[in-house]
Amino acid sequence: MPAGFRHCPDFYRLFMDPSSSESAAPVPSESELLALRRAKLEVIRALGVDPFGGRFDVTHRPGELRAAFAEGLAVRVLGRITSWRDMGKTQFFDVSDLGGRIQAFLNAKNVGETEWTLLKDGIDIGDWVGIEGETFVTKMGEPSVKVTALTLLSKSLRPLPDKWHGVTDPEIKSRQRYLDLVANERSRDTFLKRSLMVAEIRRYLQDRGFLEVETPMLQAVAGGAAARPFVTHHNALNMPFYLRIAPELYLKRLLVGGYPKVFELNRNFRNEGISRRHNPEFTMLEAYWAGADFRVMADLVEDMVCQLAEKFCGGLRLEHTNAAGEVTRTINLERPWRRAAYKDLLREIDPSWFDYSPERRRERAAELGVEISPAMEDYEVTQQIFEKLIEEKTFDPLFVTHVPKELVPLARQNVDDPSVVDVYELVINGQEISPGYSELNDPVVQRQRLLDQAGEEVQSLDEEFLLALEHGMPSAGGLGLGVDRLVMMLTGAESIRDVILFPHLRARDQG
RNA sequence: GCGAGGUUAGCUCAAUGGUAGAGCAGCGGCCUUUUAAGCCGUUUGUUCCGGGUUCGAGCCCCGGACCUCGCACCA
Repeated sequence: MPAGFRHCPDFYRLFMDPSSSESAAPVPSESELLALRRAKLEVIRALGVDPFGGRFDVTHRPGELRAAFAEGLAVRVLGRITSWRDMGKTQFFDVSDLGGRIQAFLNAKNVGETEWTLLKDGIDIGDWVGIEGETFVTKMGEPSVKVTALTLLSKSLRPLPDKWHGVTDPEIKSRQRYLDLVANERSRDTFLKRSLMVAEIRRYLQDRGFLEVETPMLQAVAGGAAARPFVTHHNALNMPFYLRIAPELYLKRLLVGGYPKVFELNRNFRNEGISRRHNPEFTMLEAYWAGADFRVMADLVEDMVCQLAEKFCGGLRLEHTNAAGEVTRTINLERPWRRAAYKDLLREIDPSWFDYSPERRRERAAELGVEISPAMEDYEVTQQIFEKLIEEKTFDPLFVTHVPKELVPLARQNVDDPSVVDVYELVINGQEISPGYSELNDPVVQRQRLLDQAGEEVQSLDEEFLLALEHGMPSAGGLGLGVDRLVMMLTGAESIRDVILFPHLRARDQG
């Protein structure tokens, strides 16, 4: 029976009642659009076609075929229908996946009546199909597939976003990332690059003898950073666990165990506010290298980031653009990257900064337009100036060295100037992207520093870690690299949400 | 947690306190090489939720939810 939808207008009424549908996803029965798509399911079934088809072997992906196009090929291509041009007896539609699109040309004379009816009355933009046919070029010069067989692989029961404007609502972009990926070329590009960059970081380190390891995410003591942890509970052991805030203390145990070069590239969790630069879970690289120091680690990160930029950004001069395609920022990664001491950077703001009294520094901060809360210590006033007037305004790479020890209590002190520590803090794109250390390996000093840091909360001391250190950790360089922020810098994303597939949002009210 | 702005059709967005609209998508029609296809016709609403003021509220007031931006938190 030729059961085109237009021939049976009562059909959809049978399927207006949502009460039989699954309860997980609420189906707004009031929407005629959704009802029509559901009704088409029965049109399709009446044709003897499975609306959620099975296996379909392919010869090409849509974008591959378009890139390496030749006429006269017999091809089978799988993709989602993303646009449609109806010319009557001739139908044009684009078949796309994340990597690209190819145009399909379907003429009534080339297919059977069932497939023609299927296309005209059963299929919508958004459906997944497999097409089979021969390649050719249209009069307009468009590489195309002349379809001789059409297989429906999945009926889409909801319409796709606007074909021209795409998805712009940031909440939908994040919460329903699949729609963002379908609609927005830039998001597809960003997440493809992220995946390739992460793979490249692994390859880069493995090529240089670093071994990737996995250490606990559930920790009895959350150490290695100063941040509030998430708390959970182990039922069988009846004890609290913390989601790790850093892998550092476990990676250092591995140095004690004799691994000369290790890294971990995975998630950390910090129970803090969400912002343009912060997600509660974020991806961090930590690498440790026995015998190295912070300078060696600085060279390593500089070389690695430049390789990533050359590979994925077409060079070392990056241009960030907004939605309108206007250049909003340029970043020059050409080597060597600037290295400067913390105090020298502050003297560039005010040559006499360190000659002032603490009171005068507060006044001066106000004059410079930097807000200082009364509770701040003197060194925090200086740090506030650094963050607002140096870090946030530095876009080209800058290694900040000789950092005051108050700011980084767990690093090795400088031999010549004990008031500073042997670290770098790499600032690019107005953010700290990577810290690097000459790691502290004196167990006695380490215990005292941890005790000072812990203050009242002595139970937060990681005794297992200190025990390991007493067995001897080789001197080592270590680095951290915020992968999300790195990807932001390399792709020009303005928010961390634009480089994390599923960033955290407040739970939607399901009532 | 604090401050500012926002929430209208499936999507992108309009609407001096006076009949809730456009484009796209959808639906019907025409067209056998189109591509933001075109042309003709046409449908679609809990204006975020709950109160209030008013003859009358998408618009004004109060409360709430959520989103965005900023601040705070953040080795």
